[in-house]
Amino acid sequence: MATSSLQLSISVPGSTTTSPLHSSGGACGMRDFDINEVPSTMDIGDCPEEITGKYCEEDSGGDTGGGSHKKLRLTKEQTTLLEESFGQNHTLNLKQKDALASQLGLKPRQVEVWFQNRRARTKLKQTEVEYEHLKRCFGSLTEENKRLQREVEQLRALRVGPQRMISANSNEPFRASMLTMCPRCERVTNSSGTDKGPISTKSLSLKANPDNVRLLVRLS
DNA sequence: CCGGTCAAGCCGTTAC
DNA sequence: GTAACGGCTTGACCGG
Repeated sequence: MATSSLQLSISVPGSTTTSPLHSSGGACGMRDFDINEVPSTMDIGDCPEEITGKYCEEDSGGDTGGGSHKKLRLTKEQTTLLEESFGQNHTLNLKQKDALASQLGLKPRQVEVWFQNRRARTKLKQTEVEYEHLKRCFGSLTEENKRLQREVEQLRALRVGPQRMISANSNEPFRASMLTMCPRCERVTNSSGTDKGPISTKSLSLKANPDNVRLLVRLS
């Protein structure tokens, strides 16, 4: 990127390593030296732009059009204060906004924009978390669905082949333990009496030969 | 105010 | 070591 060299060509008077903002190993937590992090004492008053002066260094490149101003980077202190305020309340009324702006040496509009962005990005993160959660749920439900589909296929195969006793009520197979063979007619019946519906015609027509009964016991 | 977007700046990686 | 590059963060703006 052609702009990277510009970052290093700007010198900020007074921004030495003794800055309290850079107490953590020379870098302020997540970034190295930030050209915008000039001492806060010169933020207001010294800056012709009325704002903090985090980008009010002389534009060495000259003003080549309307949009050539340097991007503002809030100091760590400013961000901390904004975060604290955001933690207490995600929205600000006019009074709070003005108070916070003057406390930070920012325009109220900048505080407003910061809160808007903060809200939007908080929501975005929450949405991402929610999306990941739903994705995991979808995955496990898909697996469960596949498993159940396989089970259905197996059960269908068993019905087509050696026929099983199917409850007309629930369309579920009877447990073998609930089934007994009538010694007189040699038909399998539902012995529990809990199933209110009749055994389906297809099931009733099943001749209870010993092989079928053994199969039912194994399947249950 | 929100959602979308742009653009400056920062950071990690890679090729030389 | 460093330039180039891509990805990410974040301040700002615009339209609805």
